[in-house]
Amino acid sequence: MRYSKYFIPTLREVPADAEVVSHKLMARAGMIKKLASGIYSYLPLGVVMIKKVEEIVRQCMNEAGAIELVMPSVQPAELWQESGRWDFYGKELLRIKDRHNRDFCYGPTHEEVITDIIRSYISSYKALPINLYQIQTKFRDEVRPRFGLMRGREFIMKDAYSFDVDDAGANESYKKMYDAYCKIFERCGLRYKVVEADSGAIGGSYSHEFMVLADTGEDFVISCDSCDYSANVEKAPLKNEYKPFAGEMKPAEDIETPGAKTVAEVAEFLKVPDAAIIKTMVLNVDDKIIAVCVRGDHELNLAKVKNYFDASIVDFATPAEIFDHTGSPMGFCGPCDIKIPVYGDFAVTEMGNYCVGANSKETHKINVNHGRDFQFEAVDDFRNAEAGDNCVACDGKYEITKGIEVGHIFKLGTKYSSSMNAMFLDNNGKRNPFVMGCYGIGVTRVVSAAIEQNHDEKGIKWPVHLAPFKICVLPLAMKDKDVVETAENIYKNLTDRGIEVLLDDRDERAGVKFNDAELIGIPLRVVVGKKTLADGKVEIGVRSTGESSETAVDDCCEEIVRKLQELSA
RNA sequence: CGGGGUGUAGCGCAGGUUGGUAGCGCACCUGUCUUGGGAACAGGGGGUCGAAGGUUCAAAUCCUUUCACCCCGACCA
Repeated sequence: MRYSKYFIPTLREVPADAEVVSHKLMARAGMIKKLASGIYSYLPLGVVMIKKVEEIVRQCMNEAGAIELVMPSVQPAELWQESGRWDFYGKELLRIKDRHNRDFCYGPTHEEVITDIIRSYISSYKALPINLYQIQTKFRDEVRPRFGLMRGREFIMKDAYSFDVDDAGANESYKKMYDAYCKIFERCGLRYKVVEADSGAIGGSYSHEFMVLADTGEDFVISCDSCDYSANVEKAPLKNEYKPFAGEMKPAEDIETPGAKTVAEVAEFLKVPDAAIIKTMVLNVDDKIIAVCVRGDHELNLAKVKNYFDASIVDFATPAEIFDHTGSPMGFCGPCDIKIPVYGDFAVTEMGNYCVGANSKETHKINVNHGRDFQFEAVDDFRNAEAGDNCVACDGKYEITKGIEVGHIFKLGTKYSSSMNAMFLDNNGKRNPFVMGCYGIGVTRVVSAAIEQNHDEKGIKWPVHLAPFKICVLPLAMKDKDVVETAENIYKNLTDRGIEVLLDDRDERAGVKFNDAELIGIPLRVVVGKKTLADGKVEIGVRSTGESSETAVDDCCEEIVRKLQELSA
């Protein structure tokens, strides 16, 4: 490709709204342009990047026996009503109406559509298993889009769906995808980690997330320091290793705490550590109001609560609901003398003589003890794991790191096939629902993640397999015939070998060409300048290491190919 | 949705408090010169000051409303 005939509008300055490196660099490298919050145009270089990732994804998916198709981005409401998700999938689902006032949505995911396709055509166990995938633009009306392509509202995703005759088959399909995903992310040159995850809104029995480790990640990954257990904080279970409180119970008393509402304020006021306080959270669990108590310095985990109650929707109760059910203003709730059931996190069992809200304004109770002053309905694992907590799998301790979720695989079971009546006949002639799995990769997010992991102050450093161009040829003096001719020859030679080369044939100064090449992140650079050319040499530079060396013009193409192979290995 | 902030040339920003000629850097166009790390000089083009309404002789500036975008808390590839 000739730079002068291409379109890479690089920016010298960072757009004011870019926050993270990948977003800044993508904007500066002329890959994307924002149209609206969370909605971006992919400029030519951005498209090439997306295609690079897609190419790797396709190859590995096909190898794993999955078959590509494409489903519509706009879907009728009926299908979603059938699966029951029209009402459950909240505001993220972009609902639209057509001219006949019929309800549609812009697809955030495609379980309904694929299930509809499969049930229409497959009615025998003989056609199973089957795994279909697509690479499609999706839309999720995120509450807060941010970080460029990392969390866009419109984004490109590869989603695959497997259908099996039974659980064992589904497990096998799942394993295949697991392995394919590892291959994909390895080939993308990413440092990643596979973690156990909560299955969230998609539903299903178990799932894994593929996390790219990076400081800008929005997810917290728990991993053990001595075994290889790791999980999302949402999921990471904790052991019940707390012994009941055995100390002497002091008499409880109410104490005025003017102005102190949060745990930190109360702790400061009473001069006790956060861990000597119990915070009581009032929750709405499928329209039932309950209270959950966790230690003051711990964080409540709503996903765990949701799973414990096998609920569809769990949310914090509104101030009005709190007042109606406890008589308490928000911030002063406590477990004593309230009508709703009170649950506790494991960690509270060993606490005694602690402080809780007194269910009235500006008042807390101290020296409270469960068993005497109130009863827990049940005690279970309701909090987020933290660094230093004990591993569930061994004697090690948890560590916590940040990650970007680039892939997520779910074993769905029969959730969708049952609700949508997608059945096949088994070898006994009996009707069974398909056992399903679904598997997503955020293609556009992979591009972001790759940049987060591979950059320096000058710009992007693409891993070779992702690089939009493997080599750039920079003639430094466009008015010098020898320089231009030599560069053209090298360009032609390499292009003829099927290598993606960018020839910077713009009449720009050396500095401009160097800076753009480094910003765009091309792995190898060939510099053709007057001085070195006088000695019959050109300079070959490696972006990732910053090394460079001079080579005779006649040998340079061989040398470049050799270096390229070295980088690809 | 709650809290905070920003909208002025393609990009980055000043100006606003004290109303009175719309400014700077980069980019762009023309020319001279230069050419291994974002050159220099000279000349030039480009603006409904986010939008609507109001106050005023006069509004980028003051008032009201509204929209968009960004950041901090509940979602997900």
